[in-house]
Amino acid sequence: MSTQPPLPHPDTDQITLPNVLTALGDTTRLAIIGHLSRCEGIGMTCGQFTDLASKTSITYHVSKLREAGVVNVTPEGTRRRVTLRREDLDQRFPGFLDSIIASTADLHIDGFEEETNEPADLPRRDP
Amino acid sequence: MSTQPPLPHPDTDQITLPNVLTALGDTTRLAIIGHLSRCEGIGMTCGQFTDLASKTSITYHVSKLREAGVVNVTPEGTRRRVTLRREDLDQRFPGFLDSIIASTADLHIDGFEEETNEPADLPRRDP
DNA sequence: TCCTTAGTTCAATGATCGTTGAACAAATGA
DNA sequence: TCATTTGTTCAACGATCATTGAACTAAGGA
Repeated sequence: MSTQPPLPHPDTDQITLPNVLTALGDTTRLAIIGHLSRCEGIGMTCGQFTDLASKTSITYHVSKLREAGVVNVTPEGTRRRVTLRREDLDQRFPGFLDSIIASTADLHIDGFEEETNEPADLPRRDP
Repeated sequence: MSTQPPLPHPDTDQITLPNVLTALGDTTRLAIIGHLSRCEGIGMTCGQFTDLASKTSITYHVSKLREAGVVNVTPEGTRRRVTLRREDLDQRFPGFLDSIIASTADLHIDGFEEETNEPADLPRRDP
């Protein structure tokens, strides 16, 4: 069950508004956030975003989101668990994430059909 | 007092979240919004942003903001009155603008010193 | 009329973006 | 052990970005 080396994430106070806005100013990444907002606390794997773009593209976009401090990425086995950095974002930019998510709800990204809301077949977090 | 040809602005319902986020994902443009938020209803001229960047750059950035639907730009004589599209943004993305402005308040942009809060020497709007 | 103010246009530049496919690595499972 | 699953790295590509300076336009004021 080896814990893998963590990926680099900015500290909470390193998260800047321009970086976050730039990270979210992309349809694919906004769609990722939309997906994630429906799985808060659980997270999703990169593989679950492949309806949005190619594997390589997803790696790229998830990195952008991680580097901007929007998501947390944790290696688990061969997968990466991606979660929203909800608390950090709320602390830094109160109300911001909620307003984004609300406005994202109806955003239709082509290629993504509102489908099975299965919480993923990732092992549930041991809390 | 010739009214000049208006510049192209997106309709309210043409304003999209990715476009707005992209427009705001830049330090200079975020600073412009910060300035504007302290003059809501009055607006500012491009010339009042020249502490942030060169004249040419300002033209470029203000265009970006206008095309994304973030600001309104109205020719008045030789100047351009730039105002936040507050109502449109609030309608499309409730809470969003306020959260941005709140988080922008403390953003220090180098070159901009918190200075004279003079409402500009632009003629006051005739309401 | 001529000058000044305010802002735009243009071409050029280097930088960053988002995508692709091929090759790779690492953990898992049979 | 060997194959599969999951995701990363890399080089390459065209596209867009943000900035510059020089030349320009349009409106006002002396």
